[in-house]
Amino acid sequence: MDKFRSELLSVLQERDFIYQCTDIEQLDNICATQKISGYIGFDATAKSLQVGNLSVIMLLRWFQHFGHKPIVLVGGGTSRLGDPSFKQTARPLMSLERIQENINGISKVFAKLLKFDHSPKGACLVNNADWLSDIKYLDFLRDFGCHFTVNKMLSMDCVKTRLDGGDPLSFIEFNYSLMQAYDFFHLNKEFGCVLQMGGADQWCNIISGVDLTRKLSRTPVFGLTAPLVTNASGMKMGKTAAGAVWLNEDMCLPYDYWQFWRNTDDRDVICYLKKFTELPMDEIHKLSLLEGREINDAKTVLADEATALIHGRQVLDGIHAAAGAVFGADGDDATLPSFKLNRDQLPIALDDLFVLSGLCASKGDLKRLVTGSGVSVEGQVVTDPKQLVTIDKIADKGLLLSVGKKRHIKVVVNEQK
RNA sequence: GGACGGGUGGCCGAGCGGUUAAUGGCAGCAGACUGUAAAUCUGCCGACGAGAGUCUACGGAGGUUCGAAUCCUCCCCCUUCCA
Repeated sequence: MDKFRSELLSVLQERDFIYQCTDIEQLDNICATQKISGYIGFDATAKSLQVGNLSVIMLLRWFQHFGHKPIVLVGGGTSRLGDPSFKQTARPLMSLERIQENINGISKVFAKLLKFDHSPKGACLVNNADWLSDIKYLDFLRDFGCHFTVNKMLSMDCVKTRLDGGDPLSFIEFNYSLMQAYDFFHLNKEFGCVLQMGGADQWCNIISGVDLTRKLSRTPVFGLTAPLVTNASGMKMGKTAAGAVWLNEDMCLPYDYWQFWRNTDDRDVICYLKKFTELPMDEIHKLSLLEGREINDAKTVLADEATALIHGRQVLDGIHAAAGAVFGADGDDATLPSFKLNRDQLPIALDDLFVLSGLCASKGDLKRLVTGSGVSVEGQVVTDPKQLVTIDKIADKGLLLSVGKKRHIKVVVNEQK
């Protein structure tokens, strides 16, 4: 399918958001002629979503942009089942409070990226705990269980890989797709939702939902998946040394968030510009012509746009200044992540300071880094980790601690103690 | 319920009584080179400690032994096969 009638699918195709669809032609026709409502489900397993979730969030954003109604489903119900994959110790199931806390954290990101209101295209956020919690097992089996055959479930890719040689598959996991299928049916009934979107890994769950809803509601409904975004080295994107790159500000500072995008592999820049920014395609095309070190300009654009989307454009000046101070010749490093030290903690040995600030895990860690010339203070390579830092060194300008070329923290003295 | 094979550091995976904090590989971190890129090369890579060193660790609990990831007993979990 190369030409779409609907603006939505045209844009999605242009930006490589389309991986699989249950019936792309009919979906295209419907999107071209009417406004529909569609949803994506998210787990409530952490207090924030991460960069890995961002591409499907952008999908919802485009969906709303073209006048359709996005529904965000958080899996408050399905998360209650916990992570069923068998680790050494069975992980305790998450408490209801914890899940609610996670949902609150997650909603903050959506509030920035989607418009929530009561207009026809206003987004809404639903929690599947609201309808899954009260399900009676017997009723569920009788009303819905008959629509699933084990034969079919066993033949699904995601199940099959687990059965032959992979990790064991618990009955809980095996039931996830039933729960998700029921979600779709429920949203179709309550909100007239006709489309479920998601990452490519959700395909089998999505088609279960499409099947079930078609059977029971006798209305055409669709499933659409976006390719999983990997980086050029084939890894899942969004993982760094520190773990996942979070979208919530309190879990990942805007400066670090910007740096994450700025450090994108050359080969991924254009792909990311398409997926994680809303820059017009002709501008992206211009950027794609850059070569050699000029690609860095494209990375800056990517970092700016991606950061502006969730942290606001006003943070960019400070970030640019800080990046200039650290990587370039000039700039003001006031926006760098900082660490406050009480006046009575001074003087302090460098190793203690690095550990306190969180740049190093331990003094041993710092010592090893120093041996490899990986530590510097105000740009000077450190050779003696026991050196004392006195108040006049920090003074009013602070002290810049660095590990490697990219991790920096500004130490300042906390005046009111 | 029975039989067989398994459970080793973030992951994969060797080791099968002492030189084992445990070979390799991946991932990660730092250095060199660069463009805050990739590739490549070098170093680091359980925790704590300035250091000598101390502690913790090969599914769990006991035991044998001067000494156990390695042998024995019981328990838990997983794969495959049989019921």
